[in-house]
Amino acid sequence: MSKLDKQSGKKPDKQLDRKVDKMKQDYSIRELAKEFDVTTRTLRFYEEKGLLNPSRSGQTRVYTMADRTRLKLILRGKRLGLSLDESAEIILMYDPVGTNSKQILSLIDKIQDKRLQLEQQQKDLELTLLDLEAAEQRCSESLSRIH
Amino acid sequence: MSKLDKQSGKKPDKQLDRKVDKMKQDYSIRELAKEFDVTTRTLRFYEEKGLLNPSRSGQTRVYTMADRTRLKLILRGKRLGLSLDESAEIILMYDPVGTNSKQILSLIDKIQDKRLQLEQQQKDLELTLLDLEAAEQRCSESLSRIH
DNA sequence: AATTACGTTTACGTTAACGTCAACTTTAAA
DNA sequence: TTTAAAGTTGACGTTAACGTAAACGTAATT
Repeated sequence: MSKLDKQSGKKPDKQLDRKVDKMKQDYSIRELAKEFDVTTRTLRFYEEKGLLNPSRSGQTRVYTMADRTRLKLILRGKRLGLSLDESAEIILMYDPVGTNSKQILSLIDKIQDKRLQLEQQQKDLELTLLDLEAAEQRCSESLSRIH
Repeated sequence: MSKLDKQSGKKPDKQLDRKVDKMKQDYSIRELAKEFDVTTRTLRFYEEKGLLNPSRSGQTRVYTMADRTRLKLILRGKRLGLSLDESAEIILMYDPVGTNSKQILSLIDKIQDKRLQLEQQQKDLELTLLDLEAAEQRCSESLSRIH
């Protein structure tokens, strides 16, 4: 029996289970933490910062698919070296917050800025990879000379 | 008159100026800071951490071309989201520190690790760029609908 | 002689992103 | 019913990467 069942009740409800298992809907804080290899403290912290906002069942947090997705984006951002605020900004870019054309235009500007920054990162990445390849090459040559 | 001239003396020394301007050799802390848009505090901090080690003229720091290069690499690392320690590690990978094959093999391992990490970053970068492009697209469509 | 410009060291302050208790509640199991 | 497991909210601690300020030296300019 899955943890989800544990949460929603003891005996699985056949009525609801019929076609609704198309995708896991809700997650406990532990589940999510485990899946993404972060601590629960981290998840609470992200919530405190407004990056996640799970609903509550009593006072217990219940994470939805949307939260999971945002968490994924945050962690992706981290791997890129972005700060939480930067990731938050980017996530906001993904869904249309502004409704009037002035806001949309400003959003487009911000998107362009980020793109430029990320493209610079791409260049830096490639340079670094090239350097590493060269270093590896030299190592190999050293080895063959030793042998 | 360049700052270099200021440093070496008031009147440019014809003797030394003859062919020695093939490349700027030394930099004051201000020059380097200005060129890379960091503060002098930052340069001293990097030195404290062992990332740079300028020679001294009296107690005044004199940065060489080697320092400049390392600084460049450090800042490149920063743009990738690397910590100073990580950048330091990478820089160490660039020149052969170990002489025996065991050390070299371990270095190769570390290089591979970094490469894997950076390649993961590349993937994340591309995904993020794709997301941003899509977001930009949606913005444009919103605009055209408004118009 | 006094100011200005650049350099130095020492040391405390700051922000981000959590870690690490502590003290407590609620639910599930033995 | 006691215990164990997972949840909660504070609140203080920690590390990295500098910022900022104090107190001082030196050298050139006014």
